[in-house]
Amino acid sequence: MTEMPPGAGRNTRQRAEVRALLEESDEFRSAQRLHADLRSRSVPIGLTTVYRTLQALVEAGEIDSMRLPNGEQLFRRCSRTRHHHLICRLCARTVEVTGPTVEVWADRTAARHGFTDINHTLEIFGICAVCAGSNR
Amino acid sequence: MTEMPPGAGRNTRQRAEVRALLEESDEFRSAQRLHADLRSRSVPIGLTTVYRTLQALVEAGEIDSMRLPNGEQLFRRCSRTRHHHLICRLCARTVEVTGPTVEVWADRTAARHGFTDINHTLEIFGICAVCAGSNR
DNA sequence: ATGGATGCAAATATTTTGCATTTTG
DNA sequence: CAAAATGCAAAATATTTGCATCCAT
Repeated sequence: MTEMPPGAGRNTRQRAEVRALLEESDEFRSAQRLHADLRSRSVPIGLTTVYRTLQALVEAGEIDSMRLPNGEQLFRRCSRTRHHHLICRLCARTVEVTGPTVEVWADRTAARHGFTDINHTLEIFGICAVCAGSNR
Repeated sequence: MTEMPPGAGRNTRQRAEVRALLEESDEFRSAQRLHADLRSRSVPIGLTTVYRTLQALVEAGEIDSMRLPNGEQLFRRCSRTRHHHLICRLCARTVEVTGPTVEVWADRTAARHGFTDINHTLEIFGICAVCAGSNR
């Protein structure tokens, strides 16, 4: 029998396609971008469904999400490698960097305050070399 | 002579009021919230101006900004005390916590990638005790 | 068959922009 | 006085929801 991944509803073509696309990379991508990519491959799917699917996947803990300074929400399959982000304040270019072990501290701190279902984010904002250059 | 804070344009009543309000607390607040607070004190200012002022202050490096998981953009005066946030995913309640020294690592990492004018944010998202309780 | 899933269009929510008017330096 | 700032209304973005139809189970 074929097992269905738990916590993300029924098995539909669209949902499978979104999952498959997310599996192809561990980069953060926006809903709009994912939708465009699917459509460009002739996968029939509406933007609404992409949003609803991503939301379901986030709630099911299958994927992570974060936001750029400009407000765009990004999604990626859960990555077990602990990397954080270096984000350019001006052009929003992001660089993934591996960081120190903040996790242990984060978990303890959260627990101490009665918080559960923890998930943390460490972002470093700055101005990238390109933007700094074109500015002077 | 009265010195004007640098990098944030001309000295207007509105800009001064926004700055003053930000100085009153180091909590993260939304543009809408700041606007409402100013209006409730009979400060004449439009929402547009609040947005434009906050944007200018962020660019001038006078204030920090971040986003909640729901997409709301929040602002606070730059705090030199290294505290981070524990934020409830459901009710958005935030608890300030003092953390480990991530700063050194953050600065080095950024520099290594050519990023300048660094500023970092460490947020822990989770579900607070209250929300966890009302959920069961 | 039947309840969840889909997708279009319309609704929200938030932030940005055009432009005439006011204010600062 | 000239340039910059303000604020209203309208525009632009991103995401969500109503609802009729479709499809997985």
